[in-house]
Amino acid sequence: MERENTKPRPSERGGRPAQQREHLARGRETIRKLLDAGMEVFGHDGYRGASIGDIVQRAGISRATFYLYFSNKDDLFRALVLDAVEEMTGLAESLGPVTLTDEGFVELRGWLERYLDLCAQLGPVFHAWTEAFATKAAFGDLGSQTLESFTATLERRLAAMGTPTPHLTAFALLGMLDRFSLYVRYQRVGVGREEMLDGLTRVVQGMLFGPPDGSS
Amino acid sequence: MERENTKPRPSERGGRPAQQREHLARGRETIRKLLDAGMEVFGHDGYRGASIGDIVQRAGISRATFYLYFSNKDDLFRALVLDAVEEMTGLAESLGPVTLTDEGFVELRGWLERYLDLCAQLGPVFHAWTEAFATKAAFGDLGSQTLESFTATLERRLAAMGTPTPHLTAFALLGMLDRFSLYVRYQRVGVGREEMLDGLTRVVQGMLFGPPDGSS
Amino acid sequence: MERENTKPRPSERGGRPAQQREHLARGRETIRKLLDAGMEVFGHDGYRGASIGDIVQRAGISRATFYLYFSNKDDLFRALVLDAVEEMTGLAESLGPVTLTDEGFVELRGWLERYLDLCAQLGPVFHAWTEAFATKAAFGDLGSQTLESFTATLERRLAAMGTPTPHLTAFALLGMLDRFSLYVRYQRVGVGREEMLDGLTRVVQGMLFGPPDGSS
Amino acid sequence: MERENTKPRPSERGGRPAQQREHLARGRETIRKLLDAGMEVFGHDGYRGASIGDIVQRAGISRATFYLYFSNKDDLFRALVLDAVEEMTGLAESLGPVTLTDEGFVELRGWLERYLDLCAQLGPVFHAWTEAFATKAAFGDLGSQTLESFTATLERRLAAMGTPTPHLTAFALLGMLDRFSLYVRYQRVGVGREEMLDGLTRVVQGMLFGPPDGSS
DNA sequence: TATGAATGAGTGTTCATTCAT
DNA sequence: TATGAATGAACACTCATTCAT
Repeated sequence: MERENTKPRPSERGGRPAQQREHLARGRETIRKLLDAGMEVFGHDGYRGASIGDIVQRAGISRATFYLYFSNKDDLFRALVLDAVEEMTGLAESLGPVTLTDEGFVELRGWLERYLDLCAQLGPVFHAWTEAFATKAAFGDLGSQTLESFTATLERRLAAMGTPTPHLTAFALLGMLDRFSLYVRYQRVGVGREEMLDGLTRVVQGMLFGPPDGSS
Repeated sequence: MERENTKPRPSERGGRPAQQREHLARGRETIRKLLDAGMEVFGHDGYRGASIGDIVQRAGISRATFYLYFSNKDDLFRALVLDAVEEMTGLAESLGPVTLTDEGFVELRGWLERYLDLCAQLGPVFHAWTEAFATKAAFGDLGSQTLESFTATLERRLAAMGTPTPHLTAFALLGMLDRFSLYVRYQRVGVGREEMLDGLTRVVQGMLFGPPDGSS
Repeated sequence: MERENTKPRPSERGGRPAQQREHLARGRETIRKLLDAGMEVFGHDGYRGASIGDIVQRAGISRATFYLYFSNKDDLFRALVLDAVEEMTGLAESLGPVTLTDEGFVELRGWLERYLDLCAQLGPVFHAWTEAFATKAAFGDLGSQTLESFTATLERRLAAMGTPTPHLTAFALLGMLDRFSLYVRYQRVGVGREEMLDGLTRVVQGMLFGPPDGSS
Repeated sequence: MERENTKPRPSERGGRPAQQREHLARGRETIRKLLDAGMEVFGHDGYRGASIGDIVQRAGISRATFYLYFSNKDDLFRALVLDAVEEMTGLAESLGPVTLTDEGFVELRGWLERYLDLCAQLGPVFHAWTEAFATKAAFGDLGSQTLESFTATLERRLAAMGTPTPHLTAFALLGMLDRFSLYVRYQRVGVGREEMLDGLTRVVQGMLFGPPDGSS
């Protein structure tokens, strides 16, 4: 977990939150409460649907206190997304060499499981992020960076294992998993976990290695 | 005594107010303007971000006129989504038998092209729909139905062509394409159209037919 | 999964938002201003005619501040009515034993004077209350309770002094005074105050003790 | 009943409705529908609560047609009130000489019964009228006239039968009955009809003839 | 460090009224 | 005579943000 945001993150607007300053223990505790509450509320209500009122209520602090640590809604959101991105990128890097052997299957299956688990955990933010991504120009950068950093990592891994169009496949894989985790989250798939993971692994193998040779 | 004061405020009546009635040419034209404007604005600003003010301004009509034809934002949104769903389902049904022959490749490639084109056209609504789906309980039904009807159709097609786990694969395919079209829309993929389609077709073939035998 | 999207919009929560909480001096002062302004505006424009805009303008505060202390127009109105009802009920209880002696006349006259004075003061609310009573089902309860509690008190007093049909008489008396105070308020009676009180007292005595024996 | 408004009734505002003109059978029918619908809707929702939309919907005609016959809501309302006032004044005149004999009791009781019945029928308008009376200056005149014409008639009758303060008593009686009819309408009195009329007659006798002589 | 109080700008919605047909 | 269509002005209510304490 380790979500202690002490890195300075300048706010783009006039209002400069106190977040740049060093915080005492009490302040750090408040920041943590806000990040946690933000996670829940953004996940539940989406980016635009989330209101600062809900966030501070869930965090159990006052409205005004929010502005001591974040300059506005965006600022809090960015903090959450950046944390999430970091974890996701780390996961992308952890994808070992996948082969068509049994070991490769197990390796890929394990990675997918970790991926979906992480999505289940960070999913809310990503979901809200998709919304913000398309809506606010300001988040375009954030979105691009995320996407690029993640797909670049994935692409390198895929290229290393001989996937024919690693760039494209990375996008397809990322997109598929991203959306799939959503369906899982809303329990739309209707298949048991183990069965789902087995099937999904096979599907992804197909994506990575292409179909068996046709009669052509 | 019929003295129960329950005169429902129109907004609580839920249904669309006049759209059911017969409309004359002028009225139908206004509805069309509203649907078009709604498409654009929902696509640009998302579900919550879209304001009726923006919609009517883009449609070039007055705020009040909006409520002559739709009972509220939801109502317009539903109309758009239902239209889009219909087209998408039709497309799902148009997926012919895919084989690993050259003809199969061409068939699948053509279908993917039509799919992405339709997404590019309807995409805005779907995008907003994802947001609404997760946010408003009222749209949960709409979302489920859409998803189910679409994946069911796709699943049948896949089963017919021997895909091992058609249910799961339908979800994975739908999710992948859904998200992928988004990347295309925001021009994040960075690959030429033809090249992209070729690669994507191969990836999807892999999803459908599984990887080559792992004896290598 | 706690994923039911039922976040109630504040206006559906019904209750008064903050009025229950402890308020500091400044907040209490604002509430008082709102109650005063509400009294005036409801009295002047009736229940439906009163707009929150008018109320906050007269109170000299901003629109949004209103919602810090009352959840909507109803909420403020209820608060005013409940206060008024309390005072009226207290007055009903203060009606001492009325007899046909001079002391009884004086006692009753004094009570009627206090009653009309209180009506003149609280009248605006009652007037608006009559309107709301007939219009909104939600106020039906409030109306019934008020009426019942008030007439019950009055009925007990009347029964104690030997009035033949105390229940009916209580209603008649209450209705008469209620309406009469309205005429007084709009200066329709056209008789001096003392003269009016003398005459009214005699009329009420007639209501309480019935007409003289009809042997004449 | 006889509610055929063919008397010209000039509208005070700029918009001159066609009501002045002679109407053909079809037009008179439409006017009747509007008056009936107005009666119901004003009675149900009060003056401000009544919307033209509701009225024309209940009348089964179009919004625009309304303005062919009435220049606005007030205009329709006035028409209804004037009709009602006429009937009420007629009733006031029908109050024969009341004495303390049995015949007098029966006479008064019959009159009260007719009064309450008429109130039950016209009551909705009166109720709405009270609201409008206090709210709009424009109705002040209408209110005064009504009140004066009615109380003047009543006062003459009371004076004729020896009531000591006929002016004041007329007001008190009118007010009492007005309000009482409201309680009856909302079934708040909780006493059987015959019993109620007996008691009410006695109470009114008391109002008219004053209390029995005290020991003073 | 924390917060109660206050607000301007906005959003969805309604309604009386007008006009072209 | 009748009406479908359109609208300006108003209203209730919300929310991100600021400030004095």
